[in-house]
Amino acid sequence: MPTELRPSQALQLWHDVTLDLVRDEEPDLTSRQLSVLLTVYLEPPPHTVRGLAVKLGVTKPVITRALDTMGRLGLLKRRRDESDRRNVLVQRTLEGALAVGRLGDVVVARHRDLRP
Amino acid sequence: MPTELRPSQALQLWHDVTLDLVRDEEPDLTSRQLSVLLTVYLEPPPHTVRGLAVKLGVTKPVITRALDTMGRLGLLKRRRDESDRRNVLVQRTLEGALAVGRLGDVVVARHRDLRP
DNA sequence: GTTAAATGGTTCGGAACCGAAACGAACCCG
DNA sequence: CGGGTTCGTTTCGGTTCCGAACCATTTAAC
Repeated sequence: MPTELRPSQALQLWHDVTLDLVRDEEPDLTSRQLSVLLTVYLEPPPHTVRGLAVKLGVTKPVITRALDTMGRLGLLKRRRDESDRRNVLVQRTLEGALAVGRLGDVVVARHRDLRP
Repeated sequence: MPTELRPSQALQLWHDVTLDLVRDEEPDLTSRQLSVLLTVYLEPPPHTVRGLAVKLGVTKPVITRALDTMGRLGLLKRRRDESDRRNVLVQRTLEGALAVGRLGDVVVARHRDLRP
């Protein structure tokens, strides 16, 4: 486990990474979209629209639209649940995994470079 | 200096904190707005519109609008530079400092609770 | 078989945001 | 002075996002 992070270091980390995200401009996701993306890639499936909405504390259309947008970007995709055709299962994509991986690398790098 | 963070831990941290921000709903800032806020509070003054725009790699109106929005929220305020009245100096507020502090606390807490 | 519930999507008016361009105020310098 | 420059803001047309309400499909209950 990493050693304790001081508040000033935590803020510096958040600042540095956020700045990288703004500048690099992988097309820039809202915090809600990012939250959906990371939930889908870090938590075990299945992921449904309703489940994500409850988890994030937002309304369903927010999830639907986030899936539209990120689907268009190729970051994830929808699939009908054939065992209960009301459900939509959110699935990972290669491109999405790569994008999430790049985010992880940025956080690691900025964390490593924190002033002591 | 904190010990090395593994990519999976970095992503988990980003996920956890982002989720907290989405749920808690301090009125939810765009990544650009957050980047402005943290820059103003973490980097030494003075902060001008143009300087912030260059630093973030965005256009000036983006900064103007971010200052409008966050000014309305009381997170920071503008002051005319009396020595060169073309400049606007972005200043910190108590409320903004508290909000930034809370963000730091969230990051620290989520970092502390990372799975080893 | 019919009703009720659950799920995801869509529509609606309103709000926020975007970049490019135009604008006014303030400064600079000859 | 008077042109040119710098600065922040505003305007413009267009896009995206928002929550509330409503709709269509599918499943479950009885």
